[in-house]
Amino acid sequence: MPQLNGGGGDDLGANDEMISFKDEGEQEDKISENSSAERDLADVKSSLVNESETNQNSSSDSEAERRPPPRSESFRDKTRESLEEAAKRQDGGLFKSPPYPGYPFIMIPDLTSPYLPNGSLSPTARTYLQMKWPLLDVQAGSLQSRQALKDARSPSPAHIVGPFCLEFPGQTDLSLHQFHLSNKVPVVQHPHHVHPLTPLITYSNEHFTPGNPPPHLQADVDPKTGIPRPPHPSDISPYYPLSPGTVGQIPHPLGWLVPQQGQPVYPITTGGFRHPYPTALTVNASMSSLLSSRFPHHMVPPHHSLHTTGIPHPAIVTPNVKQESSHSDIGSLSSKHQDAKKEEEKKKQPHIKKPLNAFMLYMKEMRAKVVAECTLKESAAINQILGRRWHALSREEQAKYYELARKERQLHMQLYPGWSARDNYAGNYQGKKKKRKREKQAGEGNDLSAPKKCRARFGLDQQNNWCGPCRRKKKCIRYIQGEGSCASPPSSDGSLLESPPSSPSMVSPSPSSKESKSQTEQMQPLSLTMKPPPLLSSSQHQHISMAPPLALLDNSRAGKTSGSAHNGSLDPSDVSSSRPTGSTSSRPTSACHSHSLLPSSATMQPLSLVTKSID
DNA sequence: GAACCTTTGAAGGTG
DNA sequence: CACCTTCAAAGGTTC
Repeated sequence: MPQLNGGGGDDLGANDEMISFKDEGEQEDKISENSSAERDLADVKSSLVNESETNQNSSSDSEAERRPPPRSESFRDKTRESLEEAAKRQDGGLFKSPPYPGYPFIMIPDLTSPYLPNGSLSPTARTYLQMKWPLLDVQAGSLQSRQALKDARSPSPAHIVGPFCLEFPGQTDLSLHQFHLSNKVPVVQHPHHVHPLTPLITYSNEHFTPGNPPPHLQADVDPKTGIPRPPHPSDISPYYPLSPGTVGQIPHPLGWLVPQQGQPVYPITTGGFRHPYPTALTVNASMSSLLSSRFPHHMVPPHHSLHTTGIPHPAIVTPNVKQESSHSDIGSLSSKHQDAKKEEEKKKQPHIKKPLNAFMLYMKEMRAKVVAECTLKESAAINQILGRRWHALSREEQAKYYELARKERQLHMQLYPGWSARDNYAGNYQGKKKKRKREKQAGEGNDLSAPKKCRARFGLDQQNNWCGPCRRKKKCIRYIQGEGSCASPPSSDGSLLESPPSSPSMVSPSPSSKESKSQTEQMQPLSLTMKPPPLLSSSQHQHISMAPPLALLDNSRAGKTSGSAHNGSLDPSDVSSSRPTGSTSSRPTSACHSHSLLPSSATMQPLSLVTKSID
């Protein structure tokens, strides 16, 4: 697979992760659903990257073990209630496995496209533009495509060449129709979702429908430039500058779009700005040199942040500067003023945003869907949902995003060689103010006695007891569990339950029992700390603390596993069964936020806490 | 109107 | 090396 020499930062995975992945990969076929379910999610996630990098020639053995749809989860706060209501109204589709009709494809929903007049499509209609899988490089594209077609099971989207997907209203699951029809008009009837990957495909459609663009697209004209524009959701922004060479066309987000019909894939912009996504990230030497020669500096002139259509590129944010347009003060420019202006302009250097990570990509594409399904608007709440759903994603699905994120980083690296995340730190660029430091949550700072991480808890010599993330130097999920507890932190709970974290450690009796205790102890106080006190009225607090989670937890545990830590420590044998139905067994942990989305959660309804109310 | 909230992941800095 | 901090998206909420 094409790899950029790219800084070591893009592996997305440490060696250990890779190893773990390899191990998993080798055994995956043999692993029963049970065992697969007990994998450490974090390990799995980290391995996804490797998988995505290596799976091109491996079969998607995981299809067989595709996880059951994410279980519903509950929420502590109003979010939960909202979700519950939404779920009631909407058949709980939200918590079904997110449809990825286009996994292999990248489909561009144009429903939200500003380019499309409302009348262009029926309200429910969406247009997805086909695109090739990122991993395909131009040269290999055709070959791989053909080959991929042979191997429908290949995890690599390569097998999808020019498909368009249809999704029919009412469909909420994978019952999407995929057609391997090249160069067909990518029209998708989409109920209400924004298709995944949406954000990633906003770059160009030139490859999508060469010579056969959807009629309705043709009619779309940029009001400003008068140039016909492709369907392109403005909100789905490309993260990198658009190429004038593709005026009216949205360049593909990632370089993997394969040029069709001999079209140059990523023309260099006339303004000297590099095309957002160099070919397939394979970025051959010529391209690299070309790019680097054209963009020696990591910062791009402000004007580059604008698409020729006048659409600002999201990745390059020109610091405010209320267009005090230069000409406005042209006459009054003294040398002194000019100096000042110079500095100003220096400061005005466009803000190059960080490339989105896998989760961000996922969020971006799924947010709309969640919003639609849950009728929630509050991002914080939505993000919580998305966080859990993220954990509930299957390996394949997550792998997709990890891969995309990796590509994003690679591309970003190439586009802005000198860029550093540090550049975006508060105060490093104009218009960015230092964030107020988040206050420590109640109990968080006080609880010095309780080790919050596996490392501290078990020590180096008991790493086998660590949770996966800790082993990978990531955020300790146990700590989170303890913290969120309320019932099990919605965040941890859901995720953990759905994809049990470090199973070994969690399953391990001694630590788990010990831990469960500590968690229980921490539970009460911590359960309320997820949100700053101000957000909860005293009554709400009470309500929350009164939440039966513990009782439920105990009950459920009594029936199930007595010793296992409530969080992800599902009994291996449990896991598989508990996924779908096991929700009941594992649910307890999420008692607090369990909601009506699950049939079994009826009893937990009382737990649904708080809504806006009171305040 | 800026910051916060909330999520995960990546990256950089610090000791 | 371990840990911490910041930022990325997003939009309602809070200050």
